[in-house]
This record gives sequence, structure tokens and C-alpha cells, in this order.
Amino acid sequence: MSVTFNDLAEYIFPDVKETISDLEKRFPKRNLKDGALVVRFAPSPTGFLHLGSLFTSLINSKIAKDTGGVFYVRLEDTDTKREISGSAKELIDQLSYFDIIPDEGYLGDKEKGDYGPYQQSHRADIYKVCIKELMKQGRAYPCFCTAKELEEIREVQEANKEIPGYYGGYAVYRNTTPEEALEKIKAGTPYVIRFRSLGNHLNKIVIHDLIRGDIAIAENDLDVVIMKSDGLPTYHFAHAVDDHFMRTTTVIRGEEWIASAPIHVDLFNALGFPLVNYAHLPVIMKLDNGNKRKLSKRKDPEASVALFIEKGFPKEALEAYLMSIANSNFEEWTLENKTFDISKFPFTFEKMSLDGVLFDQDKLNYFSKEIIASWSANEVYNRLLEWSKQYDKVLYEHIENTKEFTTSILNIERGGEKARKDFISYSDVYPSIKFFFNDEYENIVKDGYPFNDFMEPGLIKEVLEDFMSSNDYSLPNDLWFNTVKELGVRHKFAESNKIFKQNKDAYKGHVGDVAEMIRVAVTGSKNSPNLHSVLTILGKEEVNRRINKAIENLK
RNA sequence: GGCCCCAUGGUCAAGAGGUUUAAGACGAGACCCUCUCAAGGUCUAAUCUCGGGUUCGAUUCCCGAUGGGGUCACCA
Repeated sequence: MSVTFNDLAEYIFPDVKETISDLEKRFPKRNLKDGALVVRFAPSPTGFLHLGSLFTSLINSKIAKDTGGVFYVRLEDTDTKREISGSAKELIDQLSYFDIIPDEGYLGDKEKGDYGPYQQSHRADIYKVCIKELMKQGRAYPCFCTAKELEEIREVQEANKEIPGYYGGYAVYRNTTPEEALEKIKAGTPYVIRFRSLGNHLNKIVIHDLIRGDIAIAENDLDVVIMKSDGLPTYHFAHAVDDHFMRTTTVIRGEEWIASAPIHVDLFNALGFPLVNYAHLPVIMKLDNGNKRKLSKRKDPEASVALFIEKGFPKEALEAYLMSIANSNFEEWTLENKTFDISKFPFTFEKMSLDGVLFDQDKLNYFSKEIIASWSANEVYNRLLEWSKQYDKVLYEHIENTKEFTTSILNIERGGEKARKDFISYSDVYPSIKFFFNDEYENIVKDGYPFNDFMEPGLIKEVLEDFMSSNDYSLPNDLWFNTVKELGVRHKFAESNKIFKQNKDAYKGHVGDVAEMIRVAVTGSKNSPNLHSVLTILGKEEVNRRINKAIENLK
């Protein structure tokens, strides 16, 4: 009695009783309103979340929200060798940092939704149902090739300048009888299960892409591995099965998947599943020795999203930057609508760029600067507190219990048309405001003050002493500055740079020099935010203490 | 190398046959403003890869070349 594929399938999967049509019932079609898209982000837990993944998940999440659909996360953890423990949870945490909260799916410590499990490693039974059925139809078969044999086949193909891969005459176990296969399996020979493709490489198929339009590409004829020797499915197979039974409508993924799309089409067809819609996103690239290349998880740690968070880029800045890559009209939209809120932006696939984009740090900086400047001092304080708690202990200790003081500092020149825009990230804040804190001030000036060498110490002392005894900075900024001019004039300084330039010999300097003396004494630096604000916040007592210290240092 | 995708300034890009002496933003430079640094204002430089077609006319359509990118695993 000869062995059939049916027997082989029963032998390999004795416990599998379900059929594909059972699964169809188990995972019924979703009840969604017209136009609602079901999309997913399907990361593999092999390392940190990088910019490209964030980009993809942002677009997916955005589309689901905009269409009233579903955005879910599926963990593609079928590569046990490359898996990094803990990275899956981290991925979810980082996504939530960007307010990308899945409607369902794998959520780090739990799952949510009716189409699970959402971890591929927990879906073995589902894949096996499909494989068993494929095998019964003769569309799947065991392959006993070793890595070495596969290597040899490839070498021959390369030498003959043929297309590499397991297909046609090179598919050595394609025509093995079920009987022989069964014998080998019984003998304990390791094997994988391959898909039997009926495709012809010479035929072209057309794949419709929501972003690119029709893509004509050679039909698949590869007998790809669908189940690895460890019993887990490969990406291609899991993609077809999962996206079908999770009722995904639209697969939005990176451009690097276009090349394998024919395999997916082949698989969907063989399984009798209607094809999902595809949208292939452009990849984010970087310049490497003058060459552009795809941002790589392994080679480019600087593309790690965690690093951007650590450096203190607001989530809104990353989101805005990524959206400007997705739809370049986003930037003009922000200008018109005076908001960087991507949730209000009308994103479309049509506006999507087709070419890979170079990562542009300057542009990210720009968004970040604008966004931080648009916040209230209170908002900045809260963000700073949250960020510093984890990434900058020194800052945290200084601001934790000084909310009012710190907020007043952060409020200097904030708001209005000419708002101060000097913070690219949270990490820029402290260096520019630390002098306000007494211990930091002491530290800054312990090696001296950066007074200009061409100013005589005696003169500086004279001016500063006069300032202390005469100045009243309870006046409004403009009037106050007039008193600084008067102070300068008393000591032979020109009241403006313009006047000084007209006759330099008549003056010892100009009012800018006077202001600088005060600034250097009080802040320990030649640069600072608005002097009047600084003095007001510090208060007369502290200002005078600092000035006296500076004078002391001049001797 | 085969196959696929792409092709406007340094970067992101408007443009969808004549209305373009080719928008805008970031970046760069200059000037103005100014008590410093930022910010703000004004201005400048900088682009249609190259050949063939089609057309009265091509940045725009077609073909080819060139260039860039992607992909060719028991990785996703």
C-alpha cells in the first residue's frame, strides 16, 4: 500500500484536528464601518526600537485612528536564535512613550483582542492547521537538505550564473515520494517543510501598492521554507496566515519587503486567502562615508529611539519629524495651522514619498526647538522633571523642590512672536540655566570670571559698586536698562554702541560693556538670557552677594 | 550580478505639457535689530542626471543609459 501526502500529513501532525475552515469560523471577519482599516505593527524582539520601526508604527497607528479602524501589535518572535529577552516589552514601552497605544494585540505583559494569540511563538497550532492542509493537497513537503547542501546548490547556481534559490530542478526533495519522506522522518532525519510553488519565474504578476501603484514583478517559483526545523513558521508563512486570520486589511511595511511580495501572493493564493492590501513605505537612510544606506539596527545605534529619548527630544518632535518625512506637506501645514499635533493632520498615502529619505538631524532639531518654545514654562518644567528623574540626576535634584523658582527661570522670554528658542532638547536646558543655582554658580566661578582683559579691574570694580548702590531693577525692563545706560555714562561709557563707534577715544566702552560686567559677575558667563529677568529672579540680595564675590576676586 | 523601486538645490520637497525668469521649509551666507546668547526681520546663493523620441512646445509623457537604494536565508 503506497503512502499518500495525506498519510504523511497525518503522521507529521497527528494532533491537528482543525481545518482552515474551522479557523475561518474561529476568527470571524471584523465588523467595521466602511473605510476602516485594520493595520498592524509586527516587530521582532531582536533589539531596540529604531527610527524606521517607529516610523512604520506611527503611520500604522495614525491610519487606524484616522479611519476608525484597528491598530494592533503582533510579536514576530519566531527567530529564537536572535531574540533578545526583554526587548519585546521595551518595544511596547517605547511605543507608548510616543502615545502609540495598540487597540489590541501584544501589550508587553498581556494581550488584548479576539484574534490572538498575538505572539507568533504561541500560534504554532494555527500554523500547523494550515500546513497540514497544504500538505494534504500536495502543496507542502518535507525537505531534508542540510545547510551545507543548500550552500552547494547556491554555489553551483552562482557558477552557472543562474538565479539562486530552491526551485525547479534545484528543489531536490520536491519530487520525493511521500513514502520516502516518511521513511526519512521515521529515521529521525531533521527536516523543514517547504511550500510547493506552482509559479513560473518567467511570468509577471502585478502587485498593487497603495503608495506606488502597480508593481510588475516576476512570479514566485521558489519552494520557500514555511516551517523551520524547530517547528516554527518563517516570516512569509506567518505573514499570510496571521494577517488573514487577524483580518488585517492593509499591510503597511518597509520598502525592503517588496522583493518578497511575490512569495506572499503565492502563499495567499495557495491558502485560498484573499490578498491583503499593501503599502510599502520608503526607508530612512543615513549617509555613511558619502554613501546613502538604509538605517540599520545593527550598524547604527544612533538610530535607536531610546537614544533620542535619552537625549531629551520631546516625543512630539520625533513625531513631527517623522510625519514630515511621510507627507512633506506636513511642514507647511504646521505653519498654517500653528500646531505640531500630528493627530490633526490629514495624512494620505498619495503624498507619500517614493524614495528613501536621508535622516536629517537639523530638521529634527528645528521641530524640537519650535515645539519646546511653544510650551508654557509650567509644561517645560513638568517635562524636564519627568525626563531628568531618569536621565539627569543633577538637574533633577535642583528642580525637584524648586518648582516656582525654576518655572520663573524657564519663563524668561517665553511666549509671543519673538519667543526664545534655544532649547533643542531637554538636555540643553540645564547648561544654560544652572548658574541660577547657588552651588552651581560657585562652581562656575571658582576658577575666575571671564571679564574682558582690556577692562581695567579697577574700572570694573568701580562700575559694579556703583551698580549695587544705585540700581533699582524693580523698574520695567526698558526703564531699567536706561538706568544701566546712565550708570555707564557716569563712568565714561557711551550709551550705545553706535555712539561709541563714532568716537571710540572719547569713551572707555559702551553700555554693552557695562551690561557685560554685570552679567559676568552675576552669571559667571558672557552669555545669558535677558539680564533684567535674571536679576529679578535672583533678587537683590543674591545679586549683590555675587557681585561682591566677583569684586573680591578682582583684587 | 539578476530582479524590483526611485531620480527637481546640501536635506525634505511643490510641480502633474505651455500661467515657472522652477514654490515652500530646514540648513548655509549676508545685512538689519540688539546689553550677550538666542529669537525676530530683510535679502542672497543653491536644483530639473544624460541621451533619444512624442509634441507647435517638455522638469512634467515614452524608451534607453547612468546614478542611488532595496532584495536575493531554516532573519524578520
